Amino acid sequence: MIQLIRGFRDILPSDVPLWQRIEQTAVELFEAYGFAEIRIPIMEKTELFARSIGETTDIVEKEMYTFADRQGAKQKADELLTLRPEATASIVRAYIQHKMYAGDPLHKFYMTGPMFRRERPQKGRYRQFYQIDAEIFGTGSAYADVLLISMLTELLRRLGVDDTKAHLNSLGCPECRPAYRETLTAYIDARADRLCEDCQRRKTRNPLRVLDCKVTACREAMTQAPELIDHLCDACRDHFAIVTESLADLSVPYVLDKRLVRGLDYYTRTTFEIHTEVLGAQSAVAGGGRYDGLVEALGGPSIPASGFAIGFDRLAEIVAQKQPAAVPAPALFIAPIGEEARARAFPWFIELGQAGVTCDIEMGGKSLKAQMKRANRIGAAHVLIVGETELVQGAAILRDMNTKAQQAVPLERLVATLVAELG
RNA sequence: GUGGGUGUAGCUCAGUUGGUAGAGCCCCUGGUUGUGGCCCAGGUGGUCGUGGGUUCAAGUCCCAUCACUCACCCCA
Repeated sequence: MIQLIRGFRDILPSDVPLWQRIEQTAVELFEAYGFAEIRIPIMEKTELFARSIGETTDIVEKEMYTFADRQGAKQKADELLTLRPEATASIVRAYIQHKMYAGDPLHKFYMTGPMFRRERPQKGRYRQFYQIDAEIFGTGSAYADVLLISMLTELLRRLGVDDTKAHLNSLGCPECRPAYRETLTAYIDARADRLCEDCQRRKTRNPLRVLDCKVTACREAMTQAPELIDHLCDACRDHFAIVTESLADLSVPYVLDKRLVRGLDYYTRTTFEIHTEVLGAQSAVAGGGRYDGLVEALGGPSIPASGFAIGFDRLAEIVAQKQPAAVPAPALFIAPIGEEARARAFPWFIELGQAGVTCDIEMGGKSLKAQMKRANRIGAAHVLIVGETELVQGAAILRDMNTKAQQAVPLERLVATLVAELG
């Protein structure tokens, strides 16, 4: 028996109503704020991800599904393709490629779909996982960041999730980060011998990540480390102040998390993650931030942008714990008895469906008792019983499964009657 | 990539010192010559993850492998 790929999964019909509800809730909310859906390809040239996410990040170094477009042929760099590990790079690429910055550069996008990262599977972590993404291009305003965080909070609230926490930090900008980086590197070098193996590597390539290390020895060594947030330039400090003040005005709960450093290199200034208790180690249900340099870095004009990604799988798990999704039940089950009745009833079933009545019918030749059992099991509100007697008398029996009340429905205009009654 | 735990019926799980498989739920049939949920009776369903090994005999012991799972790591 062929099994599905490790870290991949089927989302079965019993889970789909939940996924649909989450997606509909998100779409409704995002569109209210002027976000428009964009659909991007599932693969891009590897170079796009390498350049945007960062050559030295874990995602690019060891987690991407990359392959040669043509086997055996002489390989050029641009023939290496990668299954998208995140959405932002593609959206930026599309924004630049279609010159969407011309005219009004302000655009708000959202998208949803699968992403691929080859990590060891775990609770809330899959190799094919789904994200809901939102991005704002064309404004450097701190209020754009606030809008994103507020949307996330509201989305969670609408889905009945209220015990999450927004973690907030600022990563500075090209004006202030280099100086801080030097300060930090000096601090780290002074106690490098106490750091773990990974941090030994990180300290030169990406020293900010040392702050984020979970190893106890590293945490202890870094307790007195200089904080980026204390070394911001004036512009970054003002930006961050507006973010925090505005969130407070809106009563959006947040905590400052000075150690919040994200794993993608393109972030600047505001970064945030939404955390939850119920997912074990994979506590981040959403994350994002500002990436003012990315559009330009990928060959576009200098245009600021900000965005977030929600872990759909994780969100679905949280929401499912709060309120299990209701299984949709049909309004009507048609129970014909005998060949002739079935032949007569089948067109009713087709027409009722066309008229929008959710219904089902027994297509085999089961006993009425078996049919009633099935109607009950699938939660049908009504059952239409039709056998020889009913055909002779010219009226079928409509049974209300809750009250057990039965009424005769004349075969003439039967479909119209049922549509009026149940539709 | 590293470590721990777990793999027996569709699902949740028993299986005692090795003696060639069981329960509950689900499903099907009947108890009601054409009426569901409760109850009663009967029934379908498993090469015990896979491959080797030890043994007269392996679900049970040994090795390997795969999968799931949790954690590290990373992130959504």
